[in-house]
This record gives sequence, structure tokens and C-alpha cells, in this order.
Amino acid sequence: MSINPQIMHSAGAIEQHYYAGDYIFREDSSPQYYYQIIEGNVKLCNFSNDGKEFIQNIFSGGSCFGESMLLLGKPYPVDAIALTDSTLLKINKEGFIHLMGTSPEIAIDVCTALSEKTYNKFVLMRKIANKNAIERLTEVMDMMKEPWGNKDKYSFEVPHTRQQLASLTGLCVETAIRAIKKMEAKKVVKIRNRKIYY
DNA sequence: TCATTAATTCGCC
DNA sequence: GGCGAATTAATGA
Repeated sequence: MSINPQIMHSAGAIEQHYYAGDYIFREDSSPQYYYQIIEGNVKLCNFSNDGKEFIQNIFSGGSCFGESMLLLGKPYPVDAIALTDSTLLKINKEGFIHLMGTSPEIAIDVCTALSEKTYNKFVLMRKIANKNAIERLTEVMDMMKEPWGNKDKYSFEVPHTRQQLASLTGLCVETAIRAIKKMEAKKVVKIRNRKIYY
């Protein structure tokens, strides 16, 4: 669910390239753009004072982000960081509002994308609360696997490091690793070359 | 290829 | 469960 890149271009959107680790925007800064990913992966996250991070969300090609804060006019509550080298399409507030005004389809697409993210957030929050490490990781992997066509066991290679999985679930790395090993023993996942298959 | 850095794992408390 | 150290993989010169 995202806006046709050509339409965005004609409305004044610009492409911007980011290298892995680059900040796209920072917490507390003021929202300027609607972003759509052409290529690459982006995470939205927070860092606590002691340096630990909590990943709110990870987006890949075709996804968009920043729309909720753009219209709200409040400072960003998260950092956005490129996980891989990424190309993004961004459009400023005026252009974005204009686009929404010219086409009901686009407005609906944007709303749908936003709803989807909100929905996933709710699901994830509910699953992550009050559960042990194994269950949290299972839920996160379920959500990541869902858009993947192949539902077979072990068909899905988890595209994140253990660090990232831990940051997504609010666990520490060691706990995540221990849980993943138990999951392997229970035949929930398979590990090959440190890659996790679910 | 070697050196540096990041990720993972393990032992210990 | 968390800390520090050891091991392994990835990255860059």
C-alpha cells in the first residue's frame, strides 16, 4: 500500500539516497516530509539513556512512513535510521496534502497503509506484553512471515540479526539467543549458519 | 590478505 | 537475566 512513485514525482517528490546507518530524521525534530521507500530497509526506533534501543518498526521496499506525524504537526517521537543502503522518495507537507486532495484513491491508500501499521502495532503490543521470551519471538516472527507467500515450516529466513530481534521484543540479546536455542530444540525454528528459519 | 569492527555465544555471578 | 570475555562473521584497507 503506497503511492505510485510517478504520481509522487509529478507532485514534486524527490529521491534521496541514504547509506546504512544514516539518520533520516531524529526524535524531537519537526516533521517535514512523507517518506516512501523505493529500495532498502528502514527502522523506527528509540534509544534509552543507557544506549539500549527499542525498535518500533522495520519497513522495507514499498512501505511508507512519517505520514502520521506530518499531518499532526508534533515532533517525531522516534528516530528513523536506514538499516541498509536505501533510496527514499520524499515529498513535503504541501505536496502531500495536495496529492491527497487531488485523488481520493491516494487518500484511501494512505489511510489504509496507516491503518495497517496501527493494526500491526496493536497486535504486536498485545503479543509482547506479559509473555515469556519464546512467545514474544514467536509472535514477532509470525508477523514477519505473514506477508511471505510460502507458509511452510522453516521456509522463511528471518531477515534480522538477533540484536534486532531482541530490540523488537524488548529483550536483551542473550535472552533472545537463549530463547531461540530453546525454540530450535522444540523444533519451532531451524538454525543454519546462524540464520534463523521459521 | 590482514586488520578492524560488529555479531554471536558462553561462562559466571 | 545481565555482564564481560572469547569466538566467529562481516567489512574495509
